[in-house]
Amino acid sequence: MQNEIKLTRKEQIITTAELLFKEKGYMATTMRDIARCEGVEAASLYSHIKSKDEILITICFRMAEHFEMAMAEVNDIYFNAEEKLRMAIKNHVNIIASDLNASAVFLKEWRHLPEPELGEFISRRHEFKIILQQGIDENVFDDVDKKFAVLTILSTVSWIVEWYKPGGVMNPDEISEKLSDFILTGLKKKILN
Amino acid sequence: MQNEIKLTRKEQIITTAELLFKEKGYMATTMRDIARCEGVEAASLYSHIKSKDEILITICFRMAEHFEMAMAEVNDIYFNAEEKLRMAIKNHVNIIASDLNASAVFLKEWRHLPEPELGEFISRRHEFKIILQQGIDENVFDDVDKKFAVLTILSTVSWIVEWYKPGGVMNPDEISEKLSDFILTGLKKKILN
DNA sequence: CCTACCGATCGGTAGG
DNA sequence: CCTACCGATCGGTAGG
Repeated sequence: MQNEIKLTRKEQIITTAELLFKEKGYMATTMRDIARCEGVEAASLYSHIKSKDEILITICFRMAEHFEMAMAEVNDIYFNAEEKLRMAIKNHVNIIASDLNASAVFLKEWRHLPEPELGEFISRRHEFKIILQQGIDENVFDDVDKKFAVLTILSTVSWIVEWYKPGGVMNPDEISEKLSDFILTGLKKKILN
Repeated sequence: MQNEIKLTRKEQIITTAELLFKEKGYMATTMRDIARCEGVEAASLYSHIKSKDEILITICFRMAEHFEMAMAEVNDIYFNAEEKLRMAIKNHVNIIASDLNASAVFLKEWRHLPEPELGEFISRRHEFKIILQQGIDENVFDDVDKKFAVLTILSTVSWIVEWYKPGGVMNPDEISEKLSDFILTGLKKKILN
């Protein structure tokens, strides 16, 4: 079995869709837009994919798995709350930075998933937040502070897709470090007082 | 001239559109959806508004003015960097908390503005970020830190529209205070080291 | 992968 | 504010 250098046609279509869904949004992107980028007629796409929905489902659930696996790793390996928090942030930032288009679609277009996938997506997302929150739970931080810290982390990390450019002023590690410092310094201050 | 208790029909339509645009997105909301909520036929909407575009333009530019006015106030009245930062955060949070639907549309649906309004919106948004950054500029904070702080503030404040519920665990003032503390403690730590 | 095409639905108009 | 309607475009299928 030889190494595939080129993506399959289906993967090419998905990659193109990731770019267009990010740029214009899912609803504003037509199958004809995708076809034009691929250099074929819209009807030809349907030999490789079942529907427009299917593309969105594939993108969103793939990314969900990446984030869930990273979270599982954090909870398996690292022990104290600070290390867990730092590692969770770092993993999140790295996933997003290494696949900006798919991440943007995952973060911003999931609500256009059809049922029953939408329901499944929302409940997995909820489960994920609970795991993240429990992950840093050692009765070390105040409850409300911790909740707020988690929300701040998720918001900042998600926002990265809006401004991060590879080769910019900050690389992913620097972003992770700065964010960790902000959050952890903020949390610790309360303890020391 | 008596006080208007009821909104004009046009304002009712815009208010309904804010809710639907937030809930489903601009592209996924049809004029027939809006009409159904208003209890009229789609065609009837056009006696009060010119087009679907016009509704989005109204929502986005109204909110832009609110944010710009709040920012102008901060730069006119408050003097040191810390006070400015705290006030900017507080004003942002208050504007969003007091008009969640319109804020969500402003933050997430602006890219569907038609030209030339889209171009104007983007350049005003850019100008706004520069003002915010210069507002807290006193050569007190490190440049990269400050830039990151501004991005973190904007991201957290914007994210509020995703989870804030009136009457929840945190009220707007508590949110502003916690966020200010996080950011300022993070910035100060660097200075003291 | 293409040509040809379809039913549904969109934003919007005419005319009252 | 309604009925009636339109041109455009959508996601998708048939058949090769």
